[in-house]
Amino acid sequence: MPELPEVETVRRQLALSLLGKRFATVDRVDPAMLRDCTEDQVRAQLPGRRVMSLERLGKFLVVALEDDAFLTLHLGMTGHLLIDTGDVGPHTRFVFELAGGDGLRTRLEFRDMRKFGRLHLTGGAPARRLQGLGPDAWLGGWDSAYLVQRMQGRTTPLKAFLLDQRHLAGIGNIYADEILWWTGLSPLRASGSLSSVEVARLAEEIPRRLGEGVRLLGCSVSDFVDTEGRPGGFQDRLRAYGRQGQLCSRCGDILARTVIAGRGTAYCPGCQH
DNA sequence: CCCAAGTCCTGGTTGC
DNA sequence: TGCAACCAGGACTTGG
Repeated sequence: MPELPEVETVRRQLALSLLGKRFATVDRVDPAMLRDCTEDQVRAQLPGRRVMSLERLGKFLVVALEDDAFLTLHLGMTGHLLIDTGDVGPHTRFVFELAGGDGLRTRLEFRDMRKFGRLHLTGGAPARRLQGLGPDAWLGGWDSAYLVQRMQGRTTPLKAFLLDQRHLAGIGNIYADEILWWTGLSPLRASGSLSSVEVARLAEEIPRRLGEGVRLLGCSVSDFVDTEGRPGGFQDRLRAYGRQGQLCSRCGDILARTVIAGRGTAYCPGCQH
């Protein structure tokens, strides 16, 4: 699943391939995945525009284009952004061609089996969808006191709090389970019940685990690949996610599975409290 | 049939 | 009583 580290991996690679190039042709568009625009607008307004910058907020990619236009992309659950891959498959939703100053063409393909991905084209500002997001969970700009304030009085389970993009942007199901395992906190704990010491532990562990994911070029436990189709390395470091029934590498207890916020959740009942 | 899961949406509950 | 905030759960999507 593309969460913050996977999207950051893709962002860095896209920046190398696309910065300064101009959109030339729009070869394929899936209208069902568009937001804030129509297929006609994509076909009419994208060609000719140069890529000025590529940024990320949480799991969203924001491509700033010439003349105040913005592409906002979300990879959903199974989205892939691929550079210069030859063939068009059954799950190819968008295909663009860009041209560099040297006239060489670069092909950008957006594949997405499950169609949870989104592409917004807007003028003046990135997609309004970004408005409600909390600060980026990895880049910082928030601290332990911020988490304390957001958790204050909440009965929602800790895991659900971490998944809520309005508090922090970028954490998904895999990294939520990993962060909680490393902090020794139970995903079932009421968010408002944490002591200040426990929140401080959480505030430290969030960027640490996400940073490890970025360093290892993402997690390919399901089907994530980078812009050249290569898997990441974080899946070999998993301590909790998907490991229900296996032994906890810290205390030797058997990892349990439950459902929180509609998501499968693996944790250790022996050492996560 | 159930499971995977990110985001959107709805409807019910809680508390001021 | 009114209203907003909060929270749980379903819809969407397709393949294993």
